Amino acid sequence: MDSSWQENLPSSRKKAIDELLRGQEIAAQLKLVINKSIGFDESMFVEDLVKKIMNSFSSSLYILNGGEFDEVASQIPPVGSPCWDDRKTSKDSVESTGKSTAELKVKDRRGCYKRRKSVHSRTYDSSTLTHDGHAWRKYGQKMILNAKHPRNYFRCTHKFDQQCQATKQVQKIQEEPQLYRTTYYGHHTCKNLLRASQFVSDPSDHDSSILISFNDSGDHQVSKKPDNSLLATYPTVKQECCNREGDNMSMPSYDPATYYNNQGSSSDYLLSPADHDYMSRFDNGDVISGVNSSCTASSHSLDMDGIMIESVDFDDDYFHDIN
DNA sequence: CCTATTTGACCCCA
DNA sequence: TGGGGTCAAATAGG
Repeated sequence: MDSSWQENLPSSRKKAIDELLRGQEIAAQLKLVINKSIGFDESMFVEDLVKKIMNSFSSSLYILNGGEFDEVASQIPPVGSPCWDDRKTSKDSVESTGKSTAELKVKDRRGCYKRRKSVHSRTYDSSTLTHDGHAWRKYGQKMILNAKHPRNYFRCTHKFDQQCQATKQVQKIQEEPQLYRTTYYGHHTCKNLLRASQFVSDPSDHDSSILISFNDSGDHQVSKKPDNSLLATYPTVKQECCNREGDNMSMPSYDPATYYNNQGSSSDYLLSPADHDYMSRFDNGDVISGVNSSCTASSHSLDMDGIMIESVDFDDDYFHDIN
């Protein structure tokens, strides 16, 4: 399904994407070169420019890719389906009967979930991980055949308390420039709206180009090798404003779920881009802005899905095979 | 203590 | 039959 996303693209669009990717890569290289050859002051300026360029590429790619969301269906077991609601019950019953062996519990899981089959899914790629405005909780990670990087599985934090069935998968699909593919399944049914005021990125965050940018300029990735970092699986949103630093060893882990715990904030997010036709809103032009632009989501916040992008990276090389 | 993450095992389906 | 999606025990972290 999502592996064929490019094949399904009109050739002209595919070419455009290729060109953009190329431009993006070249810009990243240029940045490296410039950084080495100029002083600090100029460096800041140049970096800003490069960042803008990268953001332009990223935004364009996002739009192109986003407009091509897979309509491949997928499905999560219906809420309330016997499997899923009964899981705990069955487990409890097992324990109550005194047969709480792991084996028995495991056996009890048989047939307890349906593989998603044909429900709506939306896939898009971006050069950085994006925070889509929802609280996600990671529930799995897996090495995929013929893929260099593991795939990470997330479900909505409100899966249980609000029966929200939204899930997403994130996988790094390319390096240099880094590219992540995020696939959303299902829709959020949880009440998880974010107030516009909270939809502003930390201005001090030097390189977290935020918002509609899909690229954090890749500066960190390019200049540092994250491979050995002891990173969490995912950079965390919660730390985004203070933790994101050159020393990526303390790379935040992207875990919107943490956001959730951050009090009150769980519901402080906008809906996921996957939920609405947010692309059309780009036409307004006021959403996309330069580097570090604050989100002007005020005018969109309620109906626009969280399009806050942050410069979070996650290093999956840290992951080890789990199969 | 509670919640999130990790990760090996389980299970569905192509 | 095996790849991929999910579960859930163990572990980590606040």
